[in-house]
Amino acid sequence: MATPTQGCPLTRKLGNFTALTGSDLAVLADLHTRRRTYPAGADMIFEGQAKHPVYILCDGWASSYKLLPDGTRQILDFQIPGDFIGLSSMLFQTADHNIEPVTQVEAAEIVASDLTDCFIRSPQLATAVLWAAARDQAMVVEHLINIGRRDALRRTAHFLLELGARLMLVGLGTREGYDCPLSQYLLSDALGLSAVHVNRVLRQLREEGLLTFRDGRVVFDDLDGLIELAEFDIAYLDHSGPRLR
Amino acid sequence: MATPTQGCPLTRKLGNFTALTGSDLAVLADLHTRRRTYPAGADMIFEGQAKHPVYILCDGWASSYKLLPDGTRQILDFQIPGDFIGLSSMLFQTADHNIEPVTQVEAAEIVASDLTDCFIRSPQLATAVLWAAARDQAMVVEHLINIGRRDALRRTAHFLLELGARLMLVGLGTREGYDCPLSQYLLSDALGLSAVHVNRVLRQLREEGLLTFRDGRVVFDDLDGLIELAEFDIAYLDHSGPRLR
DNA sequence: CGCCGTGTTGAAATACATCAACAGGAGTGG
DNA sequence: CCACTCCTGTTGATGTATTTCAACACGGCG
Repeated sequence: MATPTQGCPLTRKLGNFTALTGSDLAVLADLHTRRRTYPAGADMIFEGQAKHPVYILCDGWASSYKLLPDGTRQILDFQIPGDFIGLSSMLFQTADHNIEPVTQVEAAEIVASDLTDCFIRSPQLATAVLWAAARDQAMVVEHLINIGRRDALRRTAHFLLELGARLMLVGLGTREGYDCPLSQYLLSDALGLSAVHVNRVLRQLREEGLLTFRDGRVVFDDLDGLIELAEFDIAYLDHSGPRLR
Repeated sequence: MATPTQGCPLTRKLGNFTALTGSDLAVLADLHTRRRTYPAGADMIFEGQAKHPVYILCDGWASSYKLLPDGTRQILDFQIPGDFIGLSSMLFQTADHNIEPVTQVEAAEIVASDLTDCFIRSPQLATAVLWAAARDQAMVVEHLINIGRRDALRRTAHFLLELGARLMLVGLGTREGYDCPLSQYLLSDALGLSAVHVNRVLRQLREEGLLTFRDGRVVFDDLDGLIELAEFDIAYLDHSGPRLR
């Protein structure tokens, strides 16, 4: 049997946690049929939108964010290949935040009936989807802690470490570093800082020999030192994965 | 048919959004059989705990929080009567945060089999439970935005308004105010501020004639002014409730 | 009575934001 | 090809929000 999604980031991610059967792979492949490309900057889902689809992000980065009346925004999280998009707002009638591609994005659109189908064909994959939703929530919680209780230096280090850990799971990062298409402005909106201060913090991290973020690439100059500084604990990302069977 | 949970806050909360049938009420009543009392200060659920139960909070307040290695803590949210406790960590094998009663608490313990039972007997209530979980998540998101993008004054006002809106749904608050057992220390851990600064902010809110928090009671001196200051929008709390049928 | 938790206030220190200016590259239109 | 703008990154100077340290008041409770 062909395994056309073998190279797909979602398959790869789930493969880290569990052995996927041929049947699971087939269902996953079916979820990837409606593939489309979305340009950077144009919202894929916007706050208040009713009955939006769910996407599996295959290539590129996206951001989920909310706008405040005064024009500032808070980025809740970035989505990387292998992540679901719009999953958390499935239970509401309407989306409660916006999704905007950071780069050009390739994503598989999943309509509600596909998902129902998937759940019937493979309850194990249904569990995996719920696990992904729970993991997303755990990340939002960690961002809350990050912003609420860590200073700018630790906060930035923690965030970039988290992204690294997530990217490693889909083969897009190593202990050395990863390609990162985020501008300092995007980073500042995610970290609750000003862009200017993010710049200074990145300089400090660089000058202390911990991390270099330059020309679209994050390099871990001293991964252990960074982990210690940020008090980074991957437990909230891990949770030993979904119990598929 | 007797409706023994008529006075129960959860029933009251759901009743705001939908008409509950006698059968729904019976299932809800069954969920409330294993009632217990928990003292303030002793964790009901702790981070890393496996297979913990889910509770329905009937009386008193609780807090969900995470501790950082340096001893500081971030409170994610407070639970008030009618809220579920430990629902979000159901999908993980282990809890990803702690739950500690703020006051003495009366709660109904729900073991996994009860919940399965409930879902089978009333898929509508299952939907309501999932809706409650989604609503919890929306509140965490709002707290993230609150901490990330609002200054201390707006942040505090927003948080106290949110609590008021939630308490009104279960009959524990009015447009005038509500009883609030939180100390300024607890508030500071939820808002990501120092306790001293919370004290100053509360004074400022009082001196500007907006809100008075004193002797365990929050009084809205100028509700409209407060809502305007905090840019408070109850949409994320509302979402027109679970679509039960 | 002494102790502890909570609230309150002042003064000093610090982290971060804001304002302002400039540099470089990428696109765009002449 | 150049001039131009826009976006991003960078740095300095200054302002402000918030923290920290310290002290004291008050009530409950041993």
